[in-house]
Amino acid sequence: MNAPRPFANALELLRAAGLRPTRQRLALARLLFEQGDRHVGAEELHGEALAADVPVSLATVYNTLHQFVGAALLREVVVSPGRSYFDTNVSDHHHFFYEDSGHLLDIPGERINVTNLPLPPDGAAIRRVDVIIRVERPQKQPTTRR
Amino acid sequence: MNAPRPFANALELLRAAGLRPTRQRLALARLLFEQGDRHVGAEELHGEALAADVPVSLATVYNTLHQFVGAALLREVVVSPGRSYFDTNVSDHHHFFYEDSGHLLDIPGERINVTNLPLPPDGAAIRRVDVIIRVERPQKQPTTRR
DNA sequence: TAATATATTAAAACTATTCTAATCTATTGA
DNA sequence: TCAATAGATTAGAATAGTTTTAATATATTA
Repeated sequence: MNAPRPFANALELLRAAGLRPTRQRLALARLLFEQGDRHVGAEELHGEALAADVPVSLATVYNTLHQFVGAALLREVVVSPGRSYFDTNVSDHHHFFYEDSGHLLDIPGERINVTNLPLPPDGAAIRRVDVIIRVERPQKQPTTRR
Repeated sequence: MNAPRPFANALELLRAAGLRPTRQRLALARLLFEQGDRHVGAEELHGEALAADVPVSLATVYNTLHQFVGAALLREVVVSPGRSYFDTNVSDHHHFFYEDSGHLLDIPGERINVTNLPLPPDGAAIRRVDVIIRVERPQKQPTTRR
């Protein structure tokens, strides 16, 4: 009764998502899902794959990440124009974003209440509610400035 | 007693922000602030300026937008990697984002409650809380599919 | 008005991402 | 088991949005 993640291994996970278990997808799935919750960028993941001797192109990394998002295995978190993270935690939660370091930190869904949401006009359906709390670490004052 | 915006004109606004009132900045300020709340992209604003016969480069548009953000005259809203809007409404509020059309819609701050915010670790200071509700307009079903 | 500080510019550079068309691989069914 | 085929991967080019650079122009100051 102690299954920390729904899939014992990458193979099953891909099967369940209806994705062919190719060498590349298997390797990427392992990198993503076999070490707890992660926030990774595409380039970063590509680097990890190469470092692990998995020959994979950046294009495939992007393809795979988007397929995983489509299969709800990942969530994409956009923090700035030209920077997005893929979050392996797909449960209800939100984020602190450290503007100086570019780091993301999870906030469990229960730790925030977003209530009284208005309904979107035009009969649109809510796909997701993103709360990003942008924070700034206090600057280490250079002893004297000026 | 009816001042819908804090500054009667672009000149005062720039002065108050400590920015030299150049031809370009004046023109951009007018485009931005003299027609109610707006969500504009940089390219879009650039296009408007050229259409209004204000010769200004895209680089200056970016510079100016960022200066305005720095002066709290604008807020930047990031919706996807490679897309950000500049919002002339700097009061407390949030957004619906229509994923299909790429449109933003304001939600007044009073219409949402975000409560019980945890404090950021590391003594970091909260700069801003962004709530983006991603919505999708119901697809017009093609009469029969398949 | 001259000197100086600040802005603007075109163009190149950069970053993140997507596309393209050729090649390769997993799956299927004989 | 193997050939056929649908789907995946690839290098490289292309694109989009944004930033940088170094030269020129403009606003401010004295």
